[in-house]
Amino acid sequence: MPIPNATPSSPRLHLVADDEDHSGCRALLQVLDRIGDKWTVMVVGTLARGPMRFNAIQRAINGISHRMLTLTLRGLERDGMVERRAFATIPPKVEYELTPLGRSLIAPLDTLMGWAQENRPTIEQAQTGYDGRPQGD
Amino acid sequence: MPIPNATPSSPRLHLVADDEDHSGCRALLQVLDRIGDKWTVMVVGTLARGPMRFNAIQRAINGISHRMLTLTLRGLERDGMVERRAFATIPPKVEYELTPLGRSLIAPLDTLMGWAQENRPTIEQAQTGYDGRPQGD
DNA sequence: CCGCATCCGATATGATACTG
DNA sequence: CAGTATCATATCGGATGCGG
Repeated sequence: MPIPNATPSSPRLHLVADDEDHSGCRALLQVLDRIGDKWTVMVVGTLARGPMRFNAIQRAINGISHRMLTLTLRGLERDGMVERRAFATIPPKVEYELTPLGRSLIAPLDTLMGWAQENRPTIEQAQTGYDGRPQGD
Repeated sequence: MPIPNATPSSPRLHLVADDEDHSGCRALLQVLDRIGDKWTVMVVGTLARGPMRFNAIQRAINGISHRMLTLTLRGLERDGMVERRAFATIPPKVEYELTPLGRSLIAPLDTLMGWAQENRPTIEQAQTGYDGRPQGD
């Protein structure tokens, strides 16, 4: 076991380490399966400001359908990232809120977003070069 | 300012910050569109060990089809994350290697993987609880 | 207001075979 | 060995309508 201290924030490169099987990679894929869809990140980002009602979330995201918001929230709720509180009033009122687990996801997501913002120009430049490149080159 | 905790290692929580439009969120979604598919992360993780030939990658990943590996590598190449070097020998030999841009993605990906590994038990526990919960509870 | 079911098109993935 | 094309299928996401 070549890992002396199990500090959570230790900067080991799990993705590259070959001391273990691809268990870390599989864990990453599990998470990407969750947040890699079209709306989950947007919903998490919206709920990061605080509890919000269903229609408020839908208005905030603008483009998400009624159905997909329901499904996305269900998935997040199932994973323990979002808590749902329904009030049996007329009309009904349902509030959604990020759990501590859900909030803890924001930091790593933000790290990825920092990378995305920094490298977007480079990526788009590479894409343009690739698309404009003739076959024989 | 309803945001209590700002992680020391990240100057700003872009995902939550409301001073700008959702431009950061969009950048994040762009990246997730790329790496959020079924194989990209696995390919990046495999190439992280060094340059590798097409069939070597396919054998390393085990489960990926010929076609999907081709498409995944094409996408990564287009984004400037992978460089492709073809040798016109018989039989042909093609090597793929992570570019500096591709390697720079490993760190944020690793951050996310750390989160995934730490919280996988919590998530699975939440899923079990959710699935076993009767409607009336 | 919120949730669910149904239908339907778009897209992602996989199997297979052919080419250089 | 590496790449491409074609076909089949599964899943995703959107529109819509009904129910509580």
